[in-house]
Amino acid sequence: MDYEVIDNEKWQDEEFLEENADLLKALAHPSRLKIIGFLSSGKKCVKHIWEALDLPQPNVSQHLSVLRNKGILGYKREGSIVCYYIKNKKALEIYKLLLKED
Amino acid sequence: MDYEVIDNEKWQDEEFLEENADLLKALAHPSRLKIIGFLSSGKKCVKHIWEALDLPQPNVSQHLSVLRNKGILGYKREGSIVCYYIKNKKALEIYKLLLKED
DNA sequence: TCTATATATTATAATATTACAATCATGATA
DNA sequence: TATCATGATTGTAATATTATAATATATAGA
Repeated sequence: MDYEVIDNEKWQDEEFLEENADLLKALAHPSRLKIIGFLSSGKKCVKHIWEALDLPQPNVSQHLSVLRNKGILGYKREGSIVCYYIKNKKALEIYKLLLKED
Repeated sequence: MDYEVIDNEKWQDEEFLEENADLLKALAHPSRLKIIGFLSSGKKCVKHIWEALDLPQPNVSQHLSVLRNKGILGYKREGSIVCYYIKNKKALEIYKLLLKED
């Protein structure tokens, strides 16, 4: 039988706290959340991203680098274009949780 | 039949993005995540919190006020002591999600 | 009222984040 | 090679967050 038990020790683990606060911080920006939402339907190239999101290219590039550096996004160069996708499952789960009703 | 569909419109809703980035930002600090973890097992008074977390009282008070102002925590004054508890279900769900596998 | 305990607020200095402009690097193609 | 398109990086000024110290407020009990 499988019932949920909340781990009540983990909050004492500083590494757990640092890592996860870091993950949340990377997601905690409207434009970055927007990027995650847009990518939740699949891999997209950079130009497609900043055009769809209606944000300046350098700004999106900066946000992409934040998400990439935290391991939330992966990317693949295809000729002269670069495509990003959601690599971190936990990040996507958090986004999906945010979509649910309050 | 109930199967999960990812909403792929919501990322265009600026209010949704602002609100949820705000929620994540409030959680995105090691000490605040620690508070959430400690409170995940139930309501606790302030002194109990800062002693258990081994953090200075004014610092914890500041973090509590951030969480309270975002509606993540509720509190109840009981004589001279004040007890905090997790009020926002979504915040608790996010914390529980962080506890899971990587 | 005086004092002790519990909690909150304020001021401040250090640090981090952000948007934006300018520039750079790389690959494709003429 | 020259040029264009795509994307990344850097510099910078504005703003936000943080920890800490100092101070304030509120309640309870003597």
